[in-house]
Amino acid sequence: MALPFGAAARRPARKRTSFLTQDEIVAAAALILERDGYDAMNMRTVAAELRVQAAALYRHIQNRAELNDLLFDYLMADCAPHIRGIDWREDMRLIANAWRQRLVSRRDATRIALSQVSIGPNIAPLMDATFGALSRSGLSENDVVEAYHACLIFVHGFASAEASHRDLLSKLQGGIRIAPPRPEWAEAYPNLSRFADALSAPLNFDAHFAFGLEALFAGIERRIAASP
Amino acid sequence: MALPFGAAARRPARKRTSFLTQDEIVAAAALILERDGYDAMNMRTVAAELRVQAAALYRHIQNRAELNDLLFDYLMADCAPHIRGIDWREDMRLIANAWRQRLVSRRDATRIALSQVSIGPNIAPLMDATFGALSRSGLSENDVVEAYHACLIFVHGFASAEASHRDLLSKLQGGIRIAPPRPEWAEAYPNLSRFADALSAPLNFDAHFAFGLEALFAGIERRIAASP
DNA sequence: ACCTGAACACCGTTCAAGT
DNA sequence: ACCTGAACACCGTTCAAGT
Repeated sequence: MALPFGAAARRPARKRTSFLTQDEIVAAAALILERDGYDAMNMRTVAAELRVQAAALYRHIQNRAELNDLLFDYLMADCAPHIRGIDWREDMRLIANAWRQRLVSRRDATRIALSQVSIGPNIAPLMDATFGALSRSGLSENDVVEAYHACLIFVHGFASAEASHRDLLSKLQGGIRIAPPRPEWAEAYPNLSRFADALSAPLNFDAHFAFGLEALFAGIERRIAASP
Repeated sequence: MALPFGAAARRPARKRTSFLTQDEIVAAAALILERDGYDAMNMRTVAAELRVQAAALYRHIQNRAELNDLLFDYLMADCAPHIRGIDWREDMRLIANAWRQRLVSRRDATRIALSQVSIGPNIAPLMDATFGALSRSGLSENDVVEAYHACLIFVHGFASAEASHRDLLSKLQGGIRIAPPRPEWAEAYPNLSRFADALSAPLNFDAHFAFGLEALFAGIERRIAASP
């Protein structure tokens, strides 16, 4: 008689007493994401966490894509910061930093955030705060939407780049060598060569983020000044 | 005796006379990506395109990740535009637009571009041109790297958002309804509600891209003005 | 109605065996 | 050295059958 091993040993197969719920599934997925990473999260591991067969999940969610959708919204819960509503730049900084902070701090969150379009109950307050701040800037209605997209792309794009860069750093101990040593490129690509060291140097994410964000503000202010 | 069907019918199993090469594999992968999309591209379909077994590919590439790497560089071939080297803004506009245009025009290119860090022979000239333009702007060496990252994130992030939005548009005929009709949100999230229509309206990608890019320029100029 | 058990149609990857 | 054939350890998803 073989001893139980692996997940089975840690999770004795006590029969569930209650029915499964969608919230429970999403919470289990979030737990696995945080504990074991995105690659370890799938229908079978989520189901096992709930002491249930994978097929049982399909009673409560449509498919894997919907689970990702619900999970992403779950990860952004209570992310919207308290904003004063006086200076729109101050508000935008708070929102953008909270957003980025959350995306980076929840393991592999950026790998789910990619093609997300649905607006869940936890994303809504964040969007609302952002639109509020931007519409207080003096931008026209049309420009508010453009600025929103530019900010959203920047925050998500930056967080994605930051997360994958941090991931790489943790795997490749001893620093990243972005530019591979191709000596024949030295004269063909002088500009690239000149900045090769700076590219593989450790990044100051806070400073980079602030640079991009303040740049967006500058663009917004210029647009305001240019319109009647 | 069953008739051949599907791919087998279009690609009679004539024996290959020559050996496989890495370039050939990457070209086949690019062909499948363009013809059938990213979800249809895998080791087996790439191998079948070359009238070979999937296992044979591993003599010439390490794994799927390396194929993606090589493929992405392949897709960016000859993307670097001719730049005059006089006005850095003009150059950056040319580079950024060519970059975005290429990312969007090659089917599913943005799905591969995500966690790309390796610099292939086709990416190098693009990077070189970008660093050249930015260092002519008057930015300090340190700021050039920050500006480069901000631009890269913006271009890739924008192209990703544009591609997935276009993809959604082609699937959901009749326009996108970003904000689901949740009447109870109307008073809780007034700012979100006010812009809900604008969010689901068709997007002018060129205008949005120009907005973000010019905003980055404004930020760069402000940074230049602030430094000695 | 909800879940199980078993299956299906996939994936990436490995490896002994052929040529 | 290069490729085949077959297998392994996975995936998401479906469906009849149990309760």
